[in-house]
Amino acid sequence: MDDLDAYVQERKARDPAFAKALETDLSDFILSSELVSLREFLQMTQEDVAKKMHTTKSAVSRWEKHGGDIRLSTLRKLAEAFGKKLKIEFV
Amino acid sequence: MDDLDAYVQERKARDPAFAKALETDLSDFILSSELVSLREFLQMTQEDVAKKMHTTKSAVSRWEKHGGDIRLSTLRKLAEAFGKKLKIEFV
DNA sequence: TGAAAAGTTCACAAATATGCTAACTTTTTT
DNA sequence: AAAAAAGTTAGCATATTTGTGAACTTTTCA
Repeated sequence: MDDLDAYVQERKARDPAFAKALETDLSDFILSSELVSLREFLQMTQEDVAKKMHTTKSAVSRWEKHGGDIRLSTLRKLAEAFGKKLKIEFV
Repeated sequence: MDDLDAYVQERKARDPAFAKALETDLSDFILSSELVSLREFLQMTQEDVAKKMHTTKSAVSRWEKHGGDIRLSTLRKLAEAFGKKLKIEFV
């Protein structure tokens, strides 16, 4: 087992979302983690985001952790809470 | 009334989606019309798209005409049916 | 012009996201 | 170490999207 295998093995044990992502589509995982890093970069708490979206921190946590599916309108509200615009492309 | 006003006036009468878009957010409208032009550019029928997505042409028509809200997973399936990848950015 | 293909609309059932609250765990701060 | 803040999870109610088939309208084409 080489280094990469070892890393994957270790991270799968540590990070359930990562483990799941390996089995399915990566995109949800990527989106979720992007939400987290953008929020942290902006130094906002989940509650900060929630208030701007007129919802609760539970919901924000859910989008960040359990990604899954999400509506475009929700994604737009998230973007707005971050002071950004949502850009969508078929590429 | 100048030329632009005249055009808007005329198109509002002709195109309900356009009329509605003027009152609200443009993004849904833009997405819908993009779906149409991309599909037509690829010379696909709604049924072609539907089959690739394992759904019906009714659904495709609905996304194209009544835009409204749509799930990310649906958007991904649409992209895939077009042979494209969905790209999402906060910009 | 008439038939076939393509697109639209409707109505209903089913699946699923979201809103919300409360309890809980983890992290940060004092 | 204790308190406060931040984040997570679960469960339920509600709202909304999606699947689907049928009837209908519009467009295309022979």
